[in-house]
This record gives sequence, C-alpha cells and structure tokens, in this order.
Amino acid sequence: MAKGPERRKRIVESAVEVILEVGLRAATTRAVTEKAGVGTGLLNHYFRWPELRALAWAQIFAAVAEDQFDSEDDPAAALEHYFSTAFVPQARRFWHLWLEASELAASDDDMKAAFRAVSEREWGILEAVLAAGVVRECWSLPDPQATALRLGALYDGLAGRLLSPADNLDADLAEAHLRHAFALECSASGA
Amino acid sequence: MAKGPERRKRIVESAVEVILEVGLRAATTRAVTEKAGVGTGLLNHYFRWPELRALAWAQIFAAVAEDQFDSEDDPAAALEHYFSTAFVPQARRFWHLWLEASELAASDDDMKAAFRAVSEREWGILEAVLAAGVVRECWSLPDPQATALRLGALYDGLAGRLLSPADNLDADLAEAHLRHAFALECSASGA
DNA sequence: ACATATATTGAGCAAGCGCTCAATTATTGC
DNA sequence: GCAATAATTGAGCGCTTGCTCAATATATGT
Repeated sequence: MAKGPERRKRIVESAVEVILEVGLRAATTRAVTEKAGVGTGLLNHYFRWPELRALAWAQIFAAVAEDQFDSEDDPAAALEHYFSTAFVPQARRFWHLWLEASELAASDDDMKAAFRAVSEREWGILEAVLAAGVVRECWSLPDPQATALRLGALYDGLAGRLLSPADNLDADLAEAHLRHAFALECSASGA
Repeated sequence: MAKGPERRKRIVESAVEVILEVGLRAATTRAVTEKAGVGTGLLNHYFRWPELRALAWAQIFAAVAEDQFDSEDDPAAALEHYFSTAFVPQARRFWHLWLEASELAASDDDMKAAFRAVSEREWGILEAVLAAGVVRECWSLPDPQATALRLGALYDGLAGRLLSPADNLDADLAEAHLRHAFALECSASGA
C-alpha cells in the first residue's frame, strides 16, 4: 500500500488544509509536511513551494466557483443564490485568501497564473448569468457585461470592508447594498 | 548640529520613502536605517518596527486624503476631482499600500489602529461631499450615506482589479464605471 | 571640571524560512 | 535473486528578519 504518488496527493491535500487554516501568507512547507506526515524532502521532491501553494489555492477556488452559482439553468435562482450567500460568515476565509492571492500575484508568477484563470472564470460566470437573465426576461440590463463588472467590483469592495478593521458595515447591510446596486442597474433600462 | 530627536524625524522620513519605494511588506528595518544613515540600534531605541511602520503609513495617507478632495467648498468640483484622479497611474502605489495595510491590519494592532483612523476619515469625507451636493442641489440622492458607501466600495473593487493580473480593465474604463455608478445613484431619486 | 543622562553604534543572537543532499528504504523489470 | 530506479528521510545550509546589548560618543546641569 501507499505506492507511488499517493503521497503526492496527500501533500496537495495537506497544503489545501493548511492554507484554509492559516492563510496563504502564513502557510509554510513545514506545516504542510507535518500535516501530511512526510519528510520535508518529499515536498521538494515533487514541488517547489510557490508551485504547490498556487496549485492548492487554485484547487480551493475551483470548488468555490462551483458553489457560488449552483443553479444550472435558472438565472434568477443563480443570482439569488449569489446574493444570499455572498456575505455569509463562512465566506470570510475565502475573501481573505482572495486578497492574499491578489497581492502575492504581484511577485509570484505561479500565483499570477492561477489568479488570472480563476478570476476570469468567475467573472465570466457572473456575466453569463446576467446575460442569460436578460434573454429570459428575468430582468433587463442595457449592458450586462458592464453590470457584471461593476457588480463584481462592488462585491470585492464590500467584502474588503467587511474584512477590514473599519466597521462601517455588517454582512446584512453589505448584502442589501449589493442587491440595491443591482436594482439600480435594472432600473436604468427604462425605454 | 544634529542634536536630540532630529535623527528620529529622519528615521520616520526614511521609513516613508522606503515604504513608498518597495511597499509595506517588503520594507525592512535595515533598509530604513541604511537610507537614514544611522545604526540599526537607533531605530529600535526610538521605535518598534510595527509601530514605526504604521506611523509612516499613516503619514503617507494623511497626505493622500488631503489631495483626494482638494476643492474645499464646491461639492461638484470636489467630486469631479475625485473621479478624474481616482485611477491615474500615480495612484497605483497607493492602492497597493492600501491593500497591504488592510491585510497587515489582521495581525498587526498598530496597523489596525492606523487603518481604522484613515479609512474612517476618508469615508467620512466622501459622505460629506455627497451630502453637501444634495443640499446645494448639485445632484440629488435618496440616501447620500448609502451612496457614499457603495461608491467607495466600488472604487476599492475597481482599484483592486486594476492591480490584479486579470486585465478586464484599464484606468479609463474604471473611471467610466465609477461615474456611471454615480449617475445611476442619482437617477434613482426620481420623485 | 565632573558627573549624569542621553544618543548612537554595529556585531551578533535567535528564530524563521525554503530548500539541498547524502543516506536509506521500497519498488520494479529482467 | 539482483541490479536499477524511484521514493523517502531529516539534519542542516544559507539567508533574512527584528531586535539586543555592551561599548562609546555626545550633550547637559551644576
């Protein structure tokens, strides 16, 4: 048992767990090897740390992207799900990981590539949902692509404020602001 | 010459310069003492590093806040200045410092206090400008405070995307989006 | 002058990091 | 069985970090 690259998988899984527990910045190779129960050399046999870190991060956010818009074919339900889960307490750790990745990407090419891929995918999904809702007349928007960008950016900004020590805001208010902004976008389409 | 705490000031100034050059995260005590031309011990005689770092950061953003809304008494001009300078290339380093501070604040009490003070001040200024514009009938807004929050959060989000490796966006587009969002806020006040 | 307090230095400590590498164990092909 | 190959170990290297501390220079008060 425990043949070839089974330990490799364990290392990636442990990296995911460590990152979820302590964040991207505080995660260390030693914490990962310790959690995986392997020698420090094995991690470096399979990976370089920036590479493994980016891989684990991407894996985390691949799962997040799936959860964020789970209603496959109903734009209204998908957007409702997006709004209602946007600021739940469990999401905090993911905003934090998102911000850390955004910063790390400035000096880390592996993170840069991972961040690019994930953020473009997430942006694309929101855009698709908004556009689909227009086609199906769930709502009307003059420019769904522009609305997707503004709504996504507003989401980032609100999440950032919820994380920051300045407490202008709580989760319910943030959600209300996001919904309000969307309502404004829709109201601008009066013929 | 160079009596008492003249060197103290030099150390703070050097800290400001170093932080502007390399960012909060990459700034080190050694870089500061080297730039100030003093021994490493002197920095620790006057400060602890987190303390000095937060002090220098706060000093930087005290100056930024002044520049951001310089038209003293004309809300329309102040907001126009806010929009037109929001995404100029020179501002990049400040968004970066802002994000770094926001993250550091999670684990650094000195930064937490500094960030709190600066962000509350900046948020208050935007709110005051928007409210003043309503009074003077430059524009009309149902809830200037809420608009200030959404506009500020959108600004943060757009700046974050301009910094991030995902290039959905350029500075001109970001400015257009910010102006558009404000226009939507105003259009919602139809009686 | 002299004593006292303050300013200032920089070698070096302790801790943390990613990563190397010779040695050891396990697996595989013939 | 027996090489050859791959997997695995962990002490330890090299580097960086903030910070200490005994030693020295400078200023101050009487």
